[in-house]
Amino acid sequence: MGESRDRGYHHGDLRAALITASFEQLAEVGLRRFSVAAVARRAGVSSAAPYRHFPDRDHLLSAVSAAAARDLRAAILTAADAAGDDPCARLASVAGAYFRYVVSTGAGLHVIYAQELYAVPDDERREHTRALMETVLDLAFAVDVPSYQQAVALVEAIIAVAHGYTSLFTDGFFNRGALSIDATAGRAVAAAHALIRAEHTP
Amino acid sequence: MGESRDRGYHHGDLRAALITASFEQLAEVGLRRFSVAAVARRAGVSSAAPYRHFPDRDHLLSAVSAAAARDLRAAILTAADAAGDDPCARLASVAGAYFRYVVSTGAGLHVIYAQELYAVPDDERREHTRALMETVLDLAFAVDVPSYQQAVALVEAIIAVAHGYTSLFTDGFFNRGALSIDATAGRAVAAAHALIRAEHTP
DNA sequence: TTACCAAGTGAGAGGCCTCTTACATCAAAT
DNA sequence: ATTTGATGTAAGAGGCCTCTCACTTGGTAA
Repeated sequence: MGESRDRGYHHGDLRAALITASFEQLAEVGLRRFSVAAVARRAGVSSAAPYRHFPDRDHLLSAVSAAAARDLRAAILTAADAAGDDPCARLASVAGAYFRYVVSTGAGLHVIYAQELYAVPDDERREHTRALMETVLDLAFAVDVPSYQQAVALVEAIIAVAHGYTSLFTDGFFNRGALSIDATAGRAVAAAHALIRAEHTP
Repeated sequence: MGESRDRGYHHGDLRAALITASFEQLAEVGLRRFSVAAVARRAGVSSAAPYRHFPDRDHLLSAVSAAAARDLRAAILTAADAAGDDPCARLASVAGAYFRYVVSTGAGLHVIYAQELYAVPDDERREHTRALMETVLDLAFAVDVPSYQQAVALVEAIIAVAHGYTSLFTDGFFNRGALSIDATAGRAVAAAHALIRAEHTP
Protein backbone atom coordinates (compact mmCIF):
# COMPACT_ATOMS: atom_id res chain seq x y z
CA MET A 1 0.00 0.00 0.00
CA GLY A 2 3.01 2.30 -0.36
CA GLU A 3 1.47 5.43 -1.76
CA SER A 4 3.97 8.12 -2.56
CA ARG A 5 7.47 7.68 -4.03
CA ASP A 6 8.34 4.23 -2.84
CA ARG A 7 6.46 2.45 -5.56
CA GLY A 8 8.43 0.19 -7.82
CA TYR A 9 7.61 -0.71 -11.36
CA HIS A 10 3.97 -1.25 -10.52
CA HIS A 11 1.85 1.36 -8.89
CA GLY A 12 -0.65 -0.46 -6.75
CA ASP A 13 -3.79 1.50 -7.50
CA LEU A 14 -3.12 3.62 -10.51
CA ARG A 15 -6.76 3.81 -11.49
CA ALA A 16 -7.69 5.65 -8.31
CA ALA A 17 -4.52 7.74 -8.48
CA LEU A 18 -5.40 8.84 -11.99
CA ILE A 19 -8.83 9.97 -10.90
CA THR A 20 -7.33 11.90 -8.00
CA ALA A 21 -4.78 13.48 -10.33
CA SER A 22 -7.58 14.34 -12.74
CA PHE A 23 -9.38 16.29 -10.02
CA GLU A 24 -6.21 18.20 -9.23
CA GLN A 25 -5.72 18.90 -12.91
CA LEU A 26 -9.30 20.09 -13.31
CA ALA A 27 -9.01 22.38 -10.30
CA GLU A 28 -5.77 23.80 -11.67
CA VAL A 29 -6.33 24.24 -15.39
CA GLY A 30 -10.00 23.45 -15.92
CA LEU A 31 -11.68 21.19 -18.40
CA ARG A 32 -10.41 23.33 -21.27
CA ARG A 33 -6.84 22.15 -20.84
CA PHE A 34 -7.51 18.76 -19.36
CA SER A 35 -5.35 16.12 -21.00
CA VAL A 36 -4.58 12.50 -20.29
CA ALA A 37 -0.88 13.17 -20.79
CA ALA A 38 -0.83 15.88 -18.11
CA VAL A 39 -2.76 13.67 -15.69
CA ALA A 40 -0.25 10.87 -16.24
CA ARG A 41 2.64 13.27 -15.57
CA ARG A 42 0.96 14.44 -12.40
CA ALA A 43 0.50 10.84 -11.26
CA GLY A 44 4.15 10.16 -12.04
CA VAL A 45 3.59 7.51 -14.68
CA SER A 46 4.19 7.34 -18.40
CA SER A 47 1.66 8.81 -20.77
CA ALA A 48 0.73 5.33 -21.95
CA ALA A 49 -0.10 3.99 -18.49
CA PRO A 50 -3.61 5.48 -18.23
CA TYR A 51 -4.66 3.49 -21.27
CA ARG A 52 -4.23 0.30 -19.25
CA HIS A 53 -7.14 1.45 -17.08
CA PHE A 54 -9.28 3.56 -19.40
CA PRO A 55 -9.81 2.79 -23.09
CA ASP A 56 -9.68 6.48 -23.97
CA ARG A 57 -9.78 9.99 -22.64
CA ASP A 58 -13.56 10.12 -22.47
CA HIS A 59 -13.75 7.04 -20.30
CA LEU A 60 -11.33 8.64 -17.85
CA LEU A 61 -13.51 11.74 -17.81
CA SER A 62 -16.53 9.54 -17.29
CA ALA A 63 -14.95 7.99 -14.21
CA VAL A 64 -14.12 11.48 -12.95
CA SER A 65 -17.69 12.51 -13.60
CA ALA A 66 -18.97 9.55 -11.59
CA ALA A 67 -16.67 10.34 -8.69
CA ALA A 68 -17.67 14.01 -8.81
CA ALA A 69 -21.37 13.14 -8.75
CA ARG A 70 -20.81 10.83 -5.79
CA ASP A 71 -18.72 13.32 -3.83
CA LEU A 72 -20.96 16.26 -4.64
CA ARG A 73 -23.98 14.33 -3.45
CA ALA A 74 -22.18 13.57 -0.19
CA ALA A 75 -21.25 17.25 0.22
CA ILE A 76 -24.84 18.27 -0.40
CA LEU A 77 -26.15 15.80 2.19
CA THR A 78 -23.63 17.04 4.73
CA ALA A 79 -24.54 20.66 4.08
CA ALA A 80 -28.26 19.95 4.30
CA ASP A 81 -27.83 18.26 7.66
CA ALA A 82 -25.74 21.15 8.89
CA ALA A 83 -28.50 23.52 7.80
CA GLY A 84 -30.91 22.10 10.35
CA ASP A 85 -34.55 21.13 10.04
CA ASP A 86 -36.09 23.93 8.01
CA PRO A 87 -36.76 22.47 4.55
CA CYS A 88 -36.11 25.83 2.91
CA ALA A 89 -32.75 26.21 4.59
CA ARG A 90 -31.85 22.63 3.68
CA LEU A 91 -32.69 23.20 0.03
CA ALA A 92 -30.91 26.54 -0.08
CA SER A 93 -27.79 24.96 1.37
CA VAL A 94 -27.43 23.03 -1.89
CA ALA A 95 -26.27 26.21 -3.60
CA GLY A 96 -23.51 26.74 -1.05
CA ALA A 97 -22.41 23.13 -1.13
CA TYR A 98 -22.30 23.14 -4.92
CA PHE A 99 -20.30 26.35 -5.00
CA ARG A 100 -17.75 25.16 -2.45
CA TYR A 101 -17.37 21.75 -4.00
CA VAL A 102 -16.83 23.05 -7.52
CA VAL A 103 -14.53 25.87 -6.52
CA SER A 104 -12.30 23.42 -4.70
CA THR A 105 -12.40 20.60 -7.26
CA GLY A 106 -13.15 22.24 -10.61
CA ALA A 107 -15.61 19.44 -11.30
CA GLY A 108 -19.04 20.98 -11.65
CA LEU A 109 -21.97 20.26 -13.89
CA HIS A 110 -19.90 21.09 -16.96
CA VAL A 111 -17.79 18.06 -16.04
CA ILE A 112 -20.52 15.81 -14.64
CA TYR A 113 -22.77 16.44 -17.64
CA ALA A 114 -20.06 17.11 -20.22
CA GLN A 115 -21.16 16.68 -23.81
CA GLU A 116 -18.34 14.29 -24.63
CA LEU A 117 -19.73 11.82 -22.11
CA TYR A 118 -23.03 11.31 -23.87
CA ALA A 119 -21.47 8.65 -26.09
CA VAL A 120 -19.73 6.90 -23.19
CA PRO A 121 -21.82 4.11 -21.69
CA ASP A 122 -20.95 3.96 -17.99
CA ASP A 123 -23.52 2.54 -15.64
CA GLU A 124 -21.65 3.69 -12.59
CA ARG A 125 -21.68 7.29 -13.79
CA ARG A 126 -25.37 7.10 -14.69
CA GLU A 127 -26.21 5.74 -11.27
CA HIS A 128 -24.23 8.40 -9.42
CA THR A 129 -25.68 11.26 -11.44
CA ARG A 130 -29.17 9.84 -11.00
CA ALA A 131 -28.67 9.60 -7.23
CA LEU A 132 -27.34 13.14 -7.18
CA MET A 133 -30.40 14.54 -8.90
CA GLU A 134 -32.69 12.45 -6.76
CA THR A 135 -31.11 13.77 -3.61
CA VAL A 136 -31.58 17.39 -4.64
CA LEU A 137 -35.12 16.78 -5.83
CA ASP A 138 -35.96 15.17 -2.48
CA LEU A 139 -34.78 18.28 -0.72
CA ALA A 140 -37.07 20.32 -2.97
CA PHE A 141 -40.08 18.06 -2.40
CA ALA A 142 -39.70 18.65 1.32
CA VAL A 143 -40.46 22.30 0.68
CA ASP A 144 -44.11 23.13 0.28
CA VAL A 145 -44.35 23.98 -3.42
CA PRO A 146 -47.61 23.84 -5.39
CA SER A 147 -46.64 21.16 -7.90
CA TYR A 148 -44.10 18.58 -8.91
CA GLN A 149 -43.24 20.63 -12.00
CA GLN A 150 -42.54 23.67 -9.88
CA ALA A 151 -40.31 21.68 -7.59
CA VAL A 152 -38.27 20.57 -10.58
CA ALA A 153 -38.13 24.11 -11.92
CA LEU A 154 -37.06 25.35 -8.51
CA VAL A 155 -34.23 22.84 -8.38
CA GLU A 156 -33.12 23.92 -11.83
CA ALA A 157 -33.17 27.56 -10.79
CA ILE A 158 -31.12 26.86 -7.68
CA ILE A 159 -28.59 24.83 -9.64
CA ALA A 160 -28.44 27.61 -12.23
CA VAL A 161 -27.68 30.29 -9.69
CA ALA A 162 -25.15 28.11 -7.88
CA HIS A 163 -23.44 27.23 -11.12
CA GLY A 164 -23.55 30.85 -12.22
CA TYR A 165 -21.86 32.12 -9.08
CA THR A 166 -19.30 29.37 -9.44
CA SER A 167 -18.49 30.26 -13.04
CA LEU A 168 -18.26 33.95 -12.27
CA PHE A 169 -15.98 33.20 -9.35
CA THR A 170 -13.65 30.86 -11.20
CA ASP A 171 -13.58 33.05 -14.32
CA GLY A 172 -12.37 35.94 -12.20
CA PHE A 173 -15.44 38.09 -12.68
CA PHE A 174 -15.38 39.05 -9.00
CA ASN A 175 -11.70 39.90 -9.00
CA ARG A 176 -12.39 43.62 -8.75
CA GLY A 177 -14.62 43.19 -5.75
CA ALA A 178 -12.33 40.47 -4.38
CA LEU A 179 -15.11 38.44 -2.84
CA SER A 180 -13.92 35.55 -0.68
CA ILE A 181 -15.07 31.98 -1.10
CA ASP A 182 -17.14 32.21 2.07
CA ALA A 183 -18.72 35.50 1.05
CA THR A 184 -19.61 34.22 -2.39
CA ALA A 185 -20.99 30.97 -1.00
CA GLY A 186 -23.16 33.11 1.25
CA ARG A 187 -24.40 35.06 -1.73
CA ALA A 188 -25.30 31.87 -3.53
CA VAL A 189 -27.26 30.59 -0.54
CA ALA A 190 -29.03 33.93 -0.16
CA ALA A 191 -29.99 33.89 -3.82
CA ALA A 192 -31.30 30.35 -3.45
CA HIS A 193 -33.39 31.48 -0.51
CA ALA A 194 -34.87 34.25 -2.63
CA LEU A 195 -35.75 31.78 -5.37
CA ILE A 196 -37.35 29.41 -2.87
CA ARG A 197 -39.40 32.18 -1.27
CA ALA A 198 -40.69 33.20 -4.69
CA GLU A 199 -41.97 29.69 -5.38
CA HIS A 200 -43.00 28.78 -1.86
CA THR A 201 -45.98 31.09 -1.47
CA PRO A 202 -48.19 29.61 1.24
CA MET B 1 -16.83 45.20 -51.60
CA GLY B 2 -17.50 41.72 -52.96
CA GLU B 3 -18.28 39.74 -49.87
CA SER B 4 -18.85 36.12 -50.60
CA ARG B 5 -17.01 34.05 -53.19
CA ASP B 6 -16.03 36.69 -55.74
CA ARG B 7 -13.05 37.97 -53.86
CA GLY B 8 -9.70 37.81 -55.50
CA TYR B 9 -6.37 37.47 -53.87
CA HIS B 10 -7.17 40.16 -51.34
CA HIS B 11 -10.19 39.96 -49.15
CA GLY B 12 -11.36 43.48 -48.57
CA ASP B 13 -12.12 43.36 -44.87
CA LEU B 14 -10.66 40.21 -43.49
CA ARG B 15 -10.38 41.57 -39.99
CA ALA B 16 -14.13 41.94 -39.65
CA ALA B 17 -14.73 38.65 -41.44
CA LEU B 18 -12.47 36.87 -38.97
CA ILE B 19 -14.38 38.27 -36.03
CA THR B 20 -17.66 37.17 -37.60
CA ALA B 21 -16.23 33.72 -38.28
CA SER B 22 -15.00 33.60 -34.69
CA PHE B 23 -18.52 34.14 -33.41
CA GLU B 24 -19.82 31.36 -35.63
CA GLN B 25 -17.04 29.12 -34.40
CA LEU B 26 -17.77 29.93 -30.76
CA ALA B 27 -21.47 29.24 -31.23
CA GLU B 28 -20.68 25.93 -32.89
CA VAL B 29 -17.85 24.42 -30.86
CA GLY B 30 -17.45 26.75 -27.89
CA LEU B 31 -14.36 28.35 -26.44
CA ARG B 32 -12.96 24.91 -25.61
CA ARG B 33 -12.23 24.11 -29.23
CA PHE B 34 -11.77 27.60 -30.56
CA SER B 35 -8.74 27.77 -32.83
CA VAL B 36 -7.31 30.38 -35.16
CA ALA B 37 -6.82 27.73 -37.83
CA ALA B 38 -10.48 26.74 -37.79
CA VAL B 39 -11.58 30.37 -37.92
CA ALA B 40 -9.35 30.95 -40.94
CA ARG B 41 -10.82 27.90 -42.66
CA ARG B 42 -14.31 29.16 -41.97
CA ALA B 43 -13.43 32.55 -43.43
CA GLY B 44 -11.97 30.85 -46.47
CA VAL B 45 -8.40 32.07 -46.06
CA SER B 46 -5.12 30.40 -45.28
CA SER B 47 -4.21 29.69 -41.70
CA ALA B 48 -1.48 32.31 -41.87
CA ALA B 49 -3.78 35.14 -42.96
CA PRO B 50 -5.22 35.97 -39.50
CA TYR B 51 -1.74 36.81 -38.28
CA ARG B 52 -1.68 39.80 -40.65
CA HIS B 53 -4.47 41.32 -38.54
CA PHE B 54 -3.91 39.94 -35.06
CA PRO B 55 -0.48 39.34 -33.53
CA ASP B 56 -1.68 36.14 -31.89
CA ARG B 57 -4.67 34.08 -30.90
CA ASP B 58 -5.33 36.05 -27.72
CA HIS B 59 -5.55 39.33 -29.59
CA LEU B 60 -8.17 37.83 -31.88
CA LEU B 61 -10.11 36.65 -28.84
CA SER B 62 -9.74 40.11 -27.35
CA ALA B 63 -11.34 41.66 -30.44
CA VAL B 64 -14.14 39.09 -30.22
CA SER B 65 -14.55 39.93 -26.55
CA ALA B 66 -14.85 43.63 -27.38
CA ALA B 67 -17.44 42.99 -30.07
CA ALA B 68 -19.38 40.69 -27.76
CA ALA B 69 -19.42 43.30 -24.99
CA ARG B 70 -20.64 45.93 -27.46
CA ASP B 71 -23.35 43.72 -28.96
CA LEU B 72 -24.48 42.34 -25.62
CA ARG B 73 -24.85 45.87 -24.26
CA ALA B 74 -26.98 46.77 -27.28
CA ALA B 75 -29.13 43.68 -26.80
CA ILE B 76 -29.61 44.55 -23.14
CA LEU B 77 -30.64 48.12 -23.95
CA THR B 78 -33.12 46.87 -26.53
CA ALA B 79 -34.59 44.34 -24.11
CA ALA B 80 -34.86 46.93 -21.33
CA ASP B 81 -36.74 49.30 -23.59
CA ALA B 82 -39.05 46.50 -24.69
CA ALA B 83 -39.72 45.73 -21.03
CA GLY B 84 -41.41 49.08 -20.50
CA ASP B 85 -41.07 51.59 -17.69
CA ASP B 86 -41.06 49.48 -14.55
CA PRO B 87 -37.46 49.57 -13.26
CA CYS B 88 -37.77 46.03 -11.89
CA ALA B 89 -38.97 44.64 -15.20
CA ARG B 90 -36.21 46.52 -17.02
CA LEU B 91 -33.55 45.10 -14.74
CA ALA B 92 -34.99 41.59 -14.88
CA SER B 93 -34.97 41.71 -18.68
CA VAL B 94 -31.18 41.71 -18.52
CA ALA B 95 -31.27 38.02 -17.64
CA GLY B 96 -33.35 37.18 -20.70
CA ALA B 97 -31.23 39.31 -23.00
CA TYR B 98 -28.03 37.75 -21.70
CA PHE B 99 -29.41 34.24 -22.09
CA ARG B 100 -30.62 34.80 -25.65
CA TYR B 101 -27.46 36.57 -26.72
CA VAL B 102 -25.11 33.94 -25.37
CA VAL B 103 -27.16 30.97 -26.59
CA SER B 104 -27.12 32.39 -30.11
CA THR B 105 -23.50 33.56 -30.16
CA GLY B 106 -21.64 31.39 -27.68
CA ALA B 107 -19.89 34.52 -26.44
CA GLY B 108 -20.82 35.00 -22.82
CA LEU B 109 -18.93 36.20 -19.79
CA HIS B 110 -16.52 33.29 -20.07
CA VAL B 111 -15.44 34.82 -23.38
CA ILE B 112 -15.77 38.50 -22.49
CA TYR B 113 -13.86 38.03 -19.24
CA ALA B 114 -11.71 35.09 -20.32
CA GLN B 115 -8.60 34.57 -18.23
CA GLU B 116 -6.30 34.56 -21.25
CA LEU B 117 -7.27 38.17 -21.99
CA TYR B 118 -5.92 39.57 -18.76
CA ALA B 119 -2.48 39.91 -20.31
CA VAL B 120 -3.78 41.46 -23.53
CA PRO B 121 -3.84 45.25 -23.41
CA ASP B 122 -6.77 46.36 -25.56
CA ASP B 123 -8.32 49.73 -24.80
CA GLU B 124 -11.27 49.07 -27.04
CA ARG B 125 -12.15 45.90 -25.17
CA ARG B 126 -11.74 47.61 -21.81
CA GLU B 127 -14.02 50.43 -22.87
CA HIS B 128 -16.73 48.13 -24.19
CA THR B 129 -16.70 45.92 -21.09
CA ARG B 130 -16.77 48.99 -18.87
CA ALA B 131 -19.75 50.41 -20.76
CA LEU B 132 -21.51 47.05 -20.51
CA MET B 133 -21.16 46.92 -16.76
CA GLU B 134 -22.15 50.56 -16.43
CA THR B 135 -25.32 49.95 -18.41
CA VAL B 136 -26.41 47.07 -16.22
CA LEU B 137 -25.53 48.93 -13.04
CA ASP B 138 -27.60 51.90 -14.19
CA LEU B 139 -30.60 49.61 -14.62
CA ALA B 140 -30.05 48.39 -11.07
CA PHE B 141 -29.71 51.90 -9.63
CA ALA B 142 -33.11 52.73 -11.09
CA VAL B 143 -34.58 50.11 -8.78
CA ASP B 144 -35.15 51.23 -5.23
CA VAL B 145 -32.52 49.26 -3.33
CA PRO B 146 -31.19 50.30 0.07
CA SER B 147 -27.55 50.85 -0.86
CA TYR B 148 -25.03 51.05 -3.65
CA GLN B 149 -23.40 47.85 -2.42
CA GLN B 150 -26.68 46.02 -2.58
CA ALA B 151 -27.30 47.24 -6.11
CA VAL B 152 -23.93 45.84 -7.15
CA ALA B 153 -24.64 42.55 -5.39
CA LEU B 154 -28.04 42.40 -7.06
CA VAL B 155 -26.47 42.87 -10.48
CA GLU B 156 -24.00 40.11 -9.71
CA ALA B 157 -26.79 37.79 -8.64
CA ILE B 158 -28.78 38.47 -11.80
CA ILE B 159 -25.75 37.90 -13.98
CA ALA B 160 -25.00 34.73 -12.08
CA VAL B 161 -28.46 33.29 -12.60
CA ALA B 162 -28.52 34.33 -16.26
CA HIS B 163 -25.10 32.81 -16.83
CA GLY B 164 -26.11 29.71 -14.92
CA TYR B 165 -29.21 29.10 -17.01
CA THR B 166 -27.13 29.69 -20.11
CA SER B 167 -24.46 27.19 -19.10
CA LEU B 168 -27.02 24.57 -18.15
CA PHE B 169 -28.81 25.09 -21.44
CA THR B 170 -25.72 24.91 -23.64
CA ASP B 171 -24.23 22.00 -21.69
CA GLY B 172 -27.39 20.02 -22.36
CA PHE B 173 -28.48 19.81 -18.75
CA PHE B 174 -32.08 20.49 -19.78
CA ASN B 175 -32.05 17.88 -22.52
CA ARG B 176 -34.32 15.57 -20.55
CA GLY B 177 -36.92 18.25 -20.00
CA ALA B 178 -36.34 19.64 -23.49
CA LEU B 179 -36.91 23.23 -22.51
CA SER B 180 -37.07 25.64 -25.45
CA ILE B 181 -35.00 28.78 -25.73
CA ASP B 182 -38.05 30.93 -25.06
CA ALA B 183 -39.11 28.88 -22.07
CA THR B 184 -35.65 28.96 -20.55
CA ALA B 185 -35.29 32.68 -21.17
CA GLY B 186 -38.59 33.08 -19.33
CA ARG B 187 -37.25 31.08 -16.42
CA ALA B 188 -34.17 33.28 -16.26
CA VAL B 189 -36.25 36.44 -16.21
CA ALA B 190 -38.55 35.00 -13.55
CA ALA B 191 -35.57 34.09 -11.40
CA ALA B 192 -34.19 37.60 -11.83
CA HIS B 193 -37.54 39.00 -10.70
CA ALA B 194 -37.38 36.84 -7.59
CA LEU B 195 -33.89 38.10 -6.81
CA ILE B 196 -34.94 41.70 -7.32
CA ARG B 197 -38.00 41.32 -5.10
CA ALA B 198 -35.82 39.88 -2.35
CA GLU B 199 -33.56 42.92 -2.37
CA HIS B 200 -36.19 45.54 -3.15
CA THR B 201 -38.10 45.48 0.10
CA PRO B 202 -39.84 48.84 0.44
C1' DT C 1 4.23 53.38 -65.90
C1' DT C 2 6.39 51.78 -62.27
C1' DA C 3 7.57 51.04 -57.74
C1' DC C 4 5.85 50.21 -53.33
C1' DC C 5 3.52 47.97 -49.70
C1' DA C 6 -0.46 46.00 -47.32
C1' DA C 7 -2.34 41.74 -47.28
C1' DG C 8 -2.66 37.43 -49.20
C1' DT C 9 -0.25 32.27 -49.84
C1' DG C 10 2.24 27.63 -49.10
C1' DA C 11 5.40 25.34 -46.54
C1' DG C 12 7.04 24.02 -42.42
C1' DA C 13 9.19 24.19 -37.57
C1' DG C 14 8.04 22.99 -33.18
C1' DG C 15 4.65 21.75 -29.60
C1' DC C 16 1.38 19.06 -27.30
C1' DC C 17 -2.01 15.65 -27.65
C1' DT C 18 -4.32 10.81 -28.30
C1' DC C 19 -3.58 6.37 -28.77
C1' DT C 20 -0.79 2.07 -30.38
C1' DT C 21 2.80 -1.31 -30.28
C1' DA C 22 6.45 -4.05 -28.68
C1' DC C 23 8.85 -4.93 -24.76
C1' DA C 24 9.86 -5.05 -19.43
C1' DT C 25 8.66 -6.17 -14.77
C1' DC C 26 6.89 -8.50 -10.97
C1' DA C 27 3.33 -10.98 -8.15
C1' DA C 28 0.84 -14.97 -7.97
C1' DA C 29 -0.43 -19.51 -9.46
C1' DT C 30 1.28 -23.76 -10.85
C1' DA D 1 11.42 -22.84 -10.20
C1' DT D 2 8.70 -21.59 -14.04
C1' DT D 3 5.05 -19.62 -16.28
C1' DT D 4 1.71 -16.32 -16.89
C1' DG D 5 -0.85 -12.20 -16.97
C1' DA D 6 -1.76 -7.65 -15.31
C1' DT D 7 0.41 -3.48 -15.44
C1' DG D 8 4.13 -0.72 -16.25
C1' DT D 9 7.63 1.66 -20.04
C1' DA D 10 9.83 3.73 -24.33
C1' DA D 11 9.15 4.97 -28.74
C1' DG D 12 6.57 6.74 -32.23
C1' DA D 13 2.71 7.44 -35.73
C1' DG D 14 -0.45 10.72 -36.85
C1' DG D 15 -3.25 14.87 -35.86
C1' DC D 16 -4.18 19.51 -34.99
C1' DC D 17 -2.49 23.76 -33.38
C1' DT D 18 0.30 28.32 -33.09
C1' DC D 19 3.10 31.05 -35.32
C1' DT D 20 7.03 32.22 -38.82
C1' DC D 21 9.07 33.05 -43.25
C1' DA D 22 9.91 33.74 -47.91
C1' DC D 23 7.23 34.66 -51.63
C1' DT D 24 3.08 36.58 -54.49
C1' DT D 25 -0.54 39.69 -55.67
C1' DG D 26 -2.69 43.78 -56.98
C1' DG D 27 -4.36 48.50 -55.52
C1' DT D 28 -2.43 53.09 -54.96
C1' DA D 29 0.72 56.91 -55.24
C1' DA D 30 4.78 59.04 -57.36
